[in-house]
Amino acid sequence: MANPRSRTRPAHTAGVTLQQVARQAGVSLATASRVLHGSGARTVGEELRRRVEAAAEELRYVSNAPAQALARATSNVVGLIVHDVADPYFGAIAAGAMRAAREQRLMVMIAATFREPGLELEYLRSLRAQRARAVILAGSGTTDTEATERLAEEIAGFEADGGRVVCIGDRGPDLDTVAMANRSGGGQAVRGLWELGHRRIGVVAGPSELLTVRHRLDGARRALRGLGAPAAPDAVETGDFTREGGRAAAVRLLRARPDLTAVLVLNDVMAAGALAGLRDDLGLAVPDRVSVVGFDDVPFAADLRPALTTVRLPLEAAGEEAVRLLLDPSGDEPRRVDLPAELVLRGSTAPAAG
Amino acid sequence: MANPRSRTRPAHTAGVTLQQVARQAGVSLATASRVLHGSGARTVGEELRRRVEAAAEELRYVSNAPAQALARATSNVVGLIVHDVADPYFGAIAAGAMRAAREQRLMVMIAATFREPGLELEYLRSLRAQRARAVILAGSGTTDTEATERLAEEIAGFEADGGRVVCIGDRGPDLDTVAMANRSGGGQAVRGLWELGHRRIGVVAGPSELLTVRHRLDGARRALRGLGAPAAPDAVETGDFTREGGRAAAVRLLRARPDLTAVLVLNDVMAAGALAGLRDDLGLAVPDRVSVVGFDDVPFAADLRPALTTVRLPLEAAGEEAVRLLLDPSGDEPRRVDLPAELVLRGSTAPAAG
DNA sequence: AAACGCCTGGAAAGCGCTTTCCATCGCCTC
DNA sequence: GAGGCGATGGAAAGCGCTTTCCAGGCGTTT
Repeated sequence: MANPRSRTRPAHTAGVTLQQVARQAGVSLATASRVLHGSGARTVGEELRRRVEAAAEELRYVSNAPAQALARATSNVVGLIVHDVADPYFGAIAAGAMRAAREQRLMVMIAATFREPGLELEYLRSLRAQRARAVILAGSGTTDTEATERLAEEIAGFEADGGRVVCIGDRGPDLDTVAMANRSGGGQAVRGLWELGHRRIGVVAGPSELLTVRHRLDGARRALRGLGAPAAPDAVETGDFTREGGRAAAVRLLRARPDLTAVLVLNDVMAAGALAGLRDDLGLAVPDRVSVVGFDDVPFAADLRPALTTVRLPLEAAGEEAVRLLLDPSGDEPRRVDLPAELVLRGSTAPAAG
Repeated sequence: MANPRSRTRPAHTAGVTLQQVARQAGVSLATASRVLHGSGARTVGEELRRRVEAAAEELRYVSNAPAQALARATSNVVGLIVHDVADPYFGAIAAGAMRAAREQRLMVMIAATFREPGLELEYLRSLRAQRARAVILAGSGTTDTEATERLAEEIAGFEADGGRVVCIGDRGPDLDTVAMANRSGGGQAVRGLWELGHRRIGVVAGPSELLTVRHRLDGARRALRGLGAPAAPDAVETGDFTREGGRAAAVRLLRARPDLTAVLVLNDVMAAGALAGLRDDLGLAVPDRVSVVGFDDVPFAADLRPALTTVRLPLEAAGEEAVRLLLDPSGDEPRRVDLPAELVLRGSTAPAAG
C-alpha cells in the first residue's frame, strides 16, 4: 500500500490532491478545503467533517504549501540571513529564532552569506522570490553606504510586496530592530577593567566597516575617555572576525604596545584566538601579565582556560524577539526592542599588577 | 516610484507579475516566461528577449517561487533537519550543507528538533508539504523501533512524492547515506590511549538510544576486547548530549571507578563538561592523573585547556556530500559515502603514569 | 402564513507561472 | 517550384488550492 514504485519516478506523478480527498469523501473541493485548512471562519457540518478527515487520513493526504501560498498570497515561511551558521554567535541567535518559529508554526529558510557582502542582497532577493512572509537580517550592518543603500532598496521592495523585515542590530531608523547593547557592553568591559586597576587598555577589534564593531569600540572609547584614561594614542588592532584574526591582531597589539596590561577583544571567537596568541606566540601569562575580556559570551567562553571574562549578550533572546516582532501586526511605526549587555567576570581578568 | 504605501498593506495588493512584464514588453506570457525563467529548451529572438529583459528590469519584477513550484511540480528548496543549530556539531554540518547549496542555487529550509524525537517526523512532514525537493536528516537515528518505522513510512511517502532523502549517519540500508566512521573513530581513540600505556579506560557516552553513540561505543569496546583489555566490567556512564550531561557523567564515572587512568568522551561538547567536572568537582588533573579524549573535533576543542585530544570527523564535508548526493540523479540503487575519522592528539592525553 | 435572516454546501473564478500544442515564416532540398 | 523542416511566437490548459458568491433549507419574527 502506498508503495513507492521507483525512486526516480517523475515528480508530477505524485501527490494526493485535495480534489481527490473531496471526491473520496463525496463532498466539494470547497468543503474539503474548509475542513482541512479552514481558518475557522466557516463551519462545516459534523458528518461531512468526519468524512473529509477520514478520506484525508486514508489517502495520506499532505497539503501542498506552495499551492496554498499562491492561493492565499502569503506563506508561513520566514527567512533568516546570517553570516555564518557555524559561528556560535549566529548559532545562538538561530536557535532562539527557531524555537520561536516552532511555537508559531513557521518554517525558517536560512541563508549564510559567509561574510560576502553581496550575498546578503542576493539572498534577500531570493527570499523575496520565495514570498517569505518575513525575514530576519541577523548579520551586522556595515558602513559601506552604497551596499547599505542597495539593501535598503531591496528591503523597501520586500515590504512593498507585503513582507516584513527585522534587523538584529541597527541598520536604519525606519526598520524594525532588535538591538543589543553593544555600546553599553563596550563601556562595561572597560569600566570592569578600570576597577581592577588597569589603566593601559588595548582593544582587538573586528573589521571596522561592521557597525557592531563600531558600536562596541565606540562604547569602549567613550568609557575610557569618561574615566580620564591617559591620553595615549588609541591602542586598537583590527582583524578578521575569526579565531585566527583575533590571534594575529592580539599578537600585533601586544608587540606594538608591550605596556598594555589589559585587552578587550570585541568577540569571543577572536578572544579564543587572542588567548592562544598571547600564551603560545608571546608567552604572556593571562591574567597575570595581561587581562583579557571577550564579547558575546558564547557557550564555550566559560570553558576556555583561563575562563573568559566577557560581555554577555542575550543572543537566543534576540532571535526569539526578532520572530516575535515579525508576527506582531505593527502599525506604521517601526518597532524596536533593546536587549541589555552584562559583564561576566571570570578567570581571564585579574587586578592590575603593582 | 515603487513607493511602499503602508507597511500593513494587504499582501495581495503586491507584486509585479510576469503577465505585467509581458504586457509592458508587448509579448505573450509564454515568451516572457521563456526569457526570464527559460530552461534553455527554447530560444527567443534577440529583439523580444531584449524587450522582456528591459521590462522586467524597469518594473522590478521578482519571480514568484511558489507559483513556479506549483507549475513545475518541483522546487529548489531542500530541507535540513538537525537536533540543535547551536550545537557546533550541527553548526559545522549545516555550514557545509549551505556552502554546497549555494553552489547549486538551492535554498535551505532548516528545522531543529531540539532533540524531541517526535519533532523530526513532524518537520519531515512539513517539508513534504513544502514540496521540498529533498531533505537531509542530519541527526542521529535511534534504536526506538516504533519511531524509526514511522519515520521510514514518512520517508517512503516523501520519496513517493518525488523527493529525495539523505541521511547523515546510518538509518537504514535502502536510504542514501553519508556515513562517518564512528566505529573506527571509537577504535582509534582506544588504541591511541592504549599506546600511551592506558589499560583502565572508561567511557562517557551520550543517550544510549542514539545510533551514533552506539556505534562509537561499539568501536571502542571492540578495540578494547581486541587489545585484550582486562575483563573488568565495562566502565561506561551515560549522560545527556550536553556540556552538563558530560560533566555529571564524568564525575559519576570517576567516583565509581577511581582506578581509571583515561576516559573517552563520545562527544566534544560533553568532553568540555567532563574536563570541567574532573578539574573542579573532583580535583583530578588532566592529563596527569587521567587522560581525556573527545569526539568530533569541533572548532573549540583545540582551545580548551588542556587542548582536547579528539577524534576528528569531517563535519563540513559531510554536509557538502549530503547536498551533492541529493542532486545526483541516482538510479534505484541507494548511494553511500563513507567519510573517515582521525585521532588528533593534543594536550588532554599523556602517557599513563607508572 | 409570509418574510426574513442564518447556516451549510457547492460552483467557479482566480493566484502566477510552465508547457504543450498550433500557427507562421523563412529557407533548404530535390 | 512544391514539399519539408527548424526556428520562433502565442493561445490556452492546467498545477493545487482559497474564497467569493449563490442557492437552499430552516428556524424566527410579526
